[in-house]
This record gives sequence, structure tokens and C-alpha cells, in this order.
Amino acid sequence: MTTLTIFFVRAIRESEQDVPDIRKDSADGQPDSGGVSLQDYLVRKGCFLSKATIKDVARVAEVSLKTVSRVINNEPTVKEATRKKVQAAIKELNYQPDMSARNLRGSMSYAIGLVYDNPNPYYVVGVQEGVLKACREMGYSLQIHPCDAHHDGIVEELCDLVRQSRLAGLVIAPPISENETITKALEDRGIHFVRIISASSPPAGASPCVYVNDRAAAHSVAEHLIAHGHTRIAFLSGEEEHHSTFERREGFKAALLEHGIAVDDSLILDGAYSFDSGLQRTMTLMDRSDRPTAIFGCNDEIAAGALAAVRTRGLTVPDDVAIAGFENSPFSQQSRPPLTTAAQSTSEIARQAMMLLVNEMRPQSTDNAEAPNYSEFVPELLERPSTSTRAT
Amino acid sequence: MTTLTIFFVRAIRESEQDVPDIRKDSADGQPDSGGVSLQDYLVRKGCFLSKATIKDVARVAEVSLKTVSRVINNEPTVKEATRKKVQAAIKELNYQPDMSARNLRGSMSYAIGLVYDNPNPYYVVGVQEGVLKACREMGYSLQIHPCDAHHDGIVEELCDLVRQSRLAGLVIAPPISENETITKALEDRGIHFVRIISASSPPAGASPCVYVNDRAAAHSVAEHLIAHGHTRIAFLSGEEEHHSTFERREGFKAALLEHGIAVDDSLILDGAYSFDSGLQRTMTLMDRSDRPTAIFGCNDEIAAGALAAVRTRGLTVPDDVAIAGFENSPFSQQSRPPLTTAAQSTSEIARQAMMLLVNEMRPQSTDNAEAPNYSEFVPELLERPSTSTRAT
DNA sequence: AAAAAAATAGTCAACGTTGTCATGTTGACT
DNA sequence: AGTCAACATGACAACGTTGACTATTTTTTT
Repeated sequence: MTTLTIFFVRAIRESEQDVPDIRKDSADGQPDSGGVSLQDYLVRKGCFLSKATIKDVARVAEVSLKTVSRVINNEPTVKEATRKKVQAAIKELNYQPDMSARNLRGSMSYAIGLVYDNPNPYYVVGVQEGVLKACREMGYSLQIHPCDAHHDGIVEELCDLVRQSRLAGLVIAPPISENETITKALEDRGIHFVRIISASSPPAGASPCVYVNDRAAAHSVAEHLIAHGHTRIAFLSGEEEHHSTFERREGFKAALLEHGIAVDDSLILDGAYSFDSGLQRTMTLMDRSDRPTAIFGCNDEIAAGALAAVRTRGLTVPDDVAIAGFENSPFSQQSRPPLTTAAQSTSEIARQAMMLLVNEMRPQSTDNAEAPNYSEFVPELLERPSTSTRAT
Repeated sequence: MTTLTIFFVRAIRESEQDVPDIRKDSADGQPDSGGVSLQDYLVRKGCFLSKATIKDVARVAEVSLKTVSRVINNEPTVKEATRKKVQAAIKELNYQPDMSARNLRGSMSYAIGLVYDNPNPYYVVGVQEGVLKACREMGYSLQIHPCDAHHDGIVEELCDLVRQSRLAGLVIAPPISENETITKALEDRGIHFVRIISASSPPAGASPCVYVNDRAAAHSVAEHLIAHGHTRIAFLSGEEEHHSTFERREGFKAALLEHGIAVDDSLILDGAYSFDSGLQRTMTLMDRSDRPTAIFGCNDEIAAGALAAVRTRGLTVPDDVAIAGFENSPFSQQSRPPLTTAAQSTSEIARQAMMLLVNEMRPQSTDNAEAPNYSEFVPELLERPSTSTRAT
């Protein structure tokens, strides 16, 4: 089968001169319909995998290679009539520019990388989806690059990646995006990138950035708990490496203070973004005589762990202890009772990040060269049964 | 910063002739140490993003371009001494072949695509990890392609993908890999691909395949339940579109029959691979007067839903009802009690798939051209508390 | 020792695209 | 009419690599 196809491809290549004649015949001799198009010709030859090249388009549109290139790249100096003709040819041949050739030739490349070291598959898949969607819209290809944030040679690793795959830029997800040593080094090396981070205000720095205002969202969650009458609320942290841990905790503390509740440091525990962490910490908490009446998990997995621990201790949620999480992962939807949480559309965030990156890399290609190079997202509170009773 | 870098890159390019002289000086005038290598030269110039090309390597190794190419591609007709010299130069310059140029030039390409439409992020991330690892080992780059299996133009979409990105082949995950209309069409078009599917024996067909023997694994799970004294066991199916649903159900039924237990069709329910599906079906089951004593969920999400339903009805697991899942996802580890399940190393499966694909695409490059073009994985039973009591 | 065979190494063009520069074409203004 | 912009198009080289072919060296055979 393969051999056959390759044979056909060769056949086409070799008879290249003949093709325009066929084309001419149909164009001159008779009206459009019923004519033999180049596309028909290729298809009839069984040439499934042959790609129409810019050359084919040029021949069909009867212009030069360069003019086709101009149309493809939306350069302004093309007469409208010519543009139309070329676009028609592109459509007829189902022409798509060859990424390898584009990337090879130009000072510019149409490939970007997505860098992450995130243990949460839901997050990763969401980010991938958003970036990929934006890539397709803008004609980019995507190279995913899961990696180890703690690997010493991470900066060199990323540089090699950019060089080997000729990447135009990187989208960097937390927690790597929040490591200033890394981002500074990349900046020094002149690598374009956009960061997705957790922050409560636009970050300083030249590189574009999408920041998720976890602080504001955590503030809302905390106020929600307070509104339900809770004053002894525990906070279960994730890894400190994730800036979101810090932001969420700050938002939590700010809400307490604003409502005149003293922050009890013994109720603010460190930990990790995992079920087990939530489980262990909560076991300890439940064994205290002055146990809290509510628990705020830094994410849903922690909260799910907390829920399991509370149950294990024979207590009920939300009557004995209210629980809130963060992220709106399936863990929060599928636990019993479902968990109050805060939602962020990961894919939308990632899409926006990609937009900012392109705007940074090619200021001319987009109209809004003067748009800010950052963008804010504020996760929204989702009230669910895990915090429902205890009305104020 | 960027402008600066580009300037330096230009500077290097323009002074190309000078570089070998510097090199020569250090090579001739004095012993190796203390000499000025080309690499040093580039780095001192601030030329972070400049790539060493095959040309640079050739100059340093004092051989022709083609010879370097031969070394890179492990062609046999290179004298050992020459090979050593070239490899040293490659190392010195930290040379890495340019993917774009390779893919552009050759009849062969070093890019493959990963095609999936799987709602389970854990599965997706696992497959990505495995394929990516194999890609790195073998010098391939990976293009991920999440897509909609029910989209009418899916075959054309995949062809366009292969053409536009010059992919050498595809790794196709379930359920798309189990759709014969699609795989047949791809075969007809001469596209190389490997499938990851659920099956109980090597599938017919020319294309390579990794099959996961869900039937055998489900058989084990069912026997485990039977061994714990259960005879009324319900089976909650996933989507029929996923062949794994069929296989797991067949394994389940076979185990019952082998142990002289009649298959009660009213205990075999259809459904979907979701928490909600498990929840709803189990609600119905629990309301029956002749409710089952055990439930086998076609995956862990279903089983987690079943667990929630059983609880909602005021029954306990495993004393009133035992529950088993499949897949060893976090849902099974983090539920209370943790769920008995069956595990498959998704990333190992994906890695193996990639290996088979390469073997198919380049029979010459690997030694084992005659190795079978399929491979079996049998998930292993993991006993956990959700099925623990009721000893036989 | 010469001839043939095998091994190693090199030359050149080509992959599909875009940047640079040159050329042609239009219309507006002396 | 003749000059000059401004616009529109084209010719050609180059990106980094490899396939086909050729040239050289080494080994084997006669």
C-alpha cells in the first residue's frame, strides 16, 4: 500500500509539466463545470498523501510563488483581484502551508511549546485544550513539554527544546511559571514566553502574563463560610512552591480580618495538593478539643481528603464540619456531599495566554499591538451542599 | 533583548569564514586544553539561540556534510575513526539535528501524531507520557491531536493532520482506535498507524496494535468477587462505543459461568463511563427487593458512583454490598473504602505502541524487523477494602 | 602486480517556504 | 507627453537536511 502511494506521488512529480495543460484546457476550452481541475487530477491518480504546494497554487492561479506567499501571509501589497484568484486556487487545491518549510525558512516560526510540571491531569488537559484551540485558530503547531520543575538543568532543557524544535515561544504553566529563577533565565536568553500564574495584581516584568486572582476567589469562599456562621475555620495549604497556595491563604486571612475574626495560626496548616495531605491534616484537626467548624481546602483533592477524614471520625458534613475546596474538579462534584468550590475555566485561561504570546511575538500581525500584555481571571464561587446549613 | 540576540546571530553568520580559523589555531598551535572552541566562541558572542548546524559540525570534524549526516543516521558505511571524530564534534557543539529540515527534506519524517478522544484526563496524560518518552528516545517529535470521534469528517481531518505536519505515523487511542470504519479508511490511504485497543487476542489486520486484555483482567476481578462468596453480582457497563465495555463484560460473564453461576441479565446494565451513570444505575439496583450483593463497575468512576449510591441508601460497603472498579484511577484510591480494581500502566502501554509504530515505519532501523507487530497487556487485580470481608 | 570489488567519503540538487532585491505597471503631477 | 512616485509582481537565494550519484581509498582476488 505504502509503496503504491509513493509510486503515485512520484508519478505526479514527474509529470508536473503536464498538469498546467490539463488545467488550461478546462479553463479555456469550456466553462468551469465539467472541467478537469488539478485537484481532480491528483485524486484520480490515487495520490492521497500528496500535498499541494505553493507551487501548485501558483500554477493554478497563474501567478508567481511569491505572490501566493504574500496572500498566505496577508501582506498588504497584493491587488484585490489577484488575492481573490489565489484564494480560489488555495481552496480548490485544499492547500495548507507546510509547517516544516515555514519554520525552516523564516526568521519566524509557527510552532510554540507548552511547558508544565503539574500533577493534576484535569488541569493539564484543560490547558492543552485551550492552547491547542488558539494554535489552530492562528495557524500554529503545538509541542507539549511535560517536565520536572526541580531538574537542575531545566533552563538548558527548555533552551534546547526551543532550539531543536525552532519554537517561536513558550506557554508556561504553574508552578514553573512562578519560579523567577527560571523565567529570568529564559528572558535573558531572549526566549519569548507567556506565563500563567497565580497573583492578585498584574505582575511586573516585560513578559506577558495571565494571572488568576486566587486571592480574590479565596476571599469569596471564606466570606461564604463566614456568612454561614463559621468563625473557627481551618485552612489546609498546598505546596508552597505553587503560588496559588500563598494567594489563596492570603485571601482567606484577609476575609477573616475584614469580618473581625482573629487569624488562628494553629488552624492554618501546611501540606500538599493531594487527597492524602487533606486526609492526614484533617485527622489531626478533628482530634483537637477545639476543632474547627469549617475547613477550607486549598484545592478539591485536599478537601476531598478532609471530607474522608471527617467521616472517619464519625462526624457529618456539613452539620458538624463544613468543607470548601477550590478548582471545581470532579472530586468536588462527585464527593458526597458535593463540595463548595471556586471555578476557573482552565482552557479559557490557556487560550488567552496563547493570544498574549502571539501578540508579543508578532506585534504587527494583530491589530491590537498596544493592548496590555497581561490578563486577569477571577475564579467564581460555586455553592454546593458541603457548606449549606448553618444559616447565619 | 531580542533585537540584541538577533544581531548577534547575524554577526555569527556573517563571520562564518573566520570561525574555522580560530578553531584551526587552537587545534594546531597548542594542545586541546586552553584552546578556543567554536562553542566557546558562540557563547562568548552572546549567541544563545544560534543553533549549531550540520555544517558547523562538519567544519569542526573536518569532514563533509554528508559524512556527518551518515553518523547522525547511524549509517554503516563510516569508518570508526571518522565516526568518533564526528561524534566528538557533535558533542562539543551540542549539536541537535533540526526537525524542520529533516522532515522537510526526507521521504521520511521524524514526527508522529497522537490521536485520542478520551474523556478521562488520567488516561490521556498517561498515554501522552508514554508516547513522549518513546519519542524522545527515538528522536521523534510528537503532535497531540485530541478530536471528536463522532465528527463526520474525522478521516479527512486526520489525513490533513498527517499531511500538514508531515507525520510519519499516528498512535491512535480508544475509542477511535476501535472504530473500524476509521482505521480501514486510514489504511486505504496508506497512513501508518498503531492502535491501542481492548481485545482478548491479537487482532487481524496489517497494522500494528497493542491490545489490553480487559477480558482476562475482568475475569480475575469477577473471580475475586466470587471467591468472596458473591453470587448475585451486578455489572455496570460503560459506553458500548468503547470496546473495553464489551471485553470486561464478557470476562465477567465467563467467570460466572465457569463457577456455575447463571448470568442474570437483569443485573447487567448499560451506562456510561461516569460517576453519574454508576450512581443512577446503582440507585435503581438498591431499590430492588432482590438486590445484588456485589457490584462490578466497568471503571472506577462508575464504581465510585455506585459507592455513593449505596451509601445514600444507608447501606455499607463492603458489608452490605461489595464494589469493584477498573483502571486504578485516583477515584478508586481516594474513595472510602478504597476500591478493589485492576491496574494497567497506561504509559507503558503507550510506550510499547510507539515502539511498534516505529518498527512498522522503519523496519530497517530496528534490529527486530521480524518481531510481531502486536503486543499484549493484562491489567492486574488490586485487592482493596471495598471487597474485603465475606470470606468464603 | 594488476584488476576487480568493497569500503568509505564527497558533490550536488532538492524538499517548500520566505526575505531581498529587481522589475513592471499604474496613475498623478509637472 | 514625460517624469516620478507608489503600488504590484516576479526572480532568485537561502534555511538545514538527506537521496542519488560520483570519486576516492582500501581491500581482496586473480
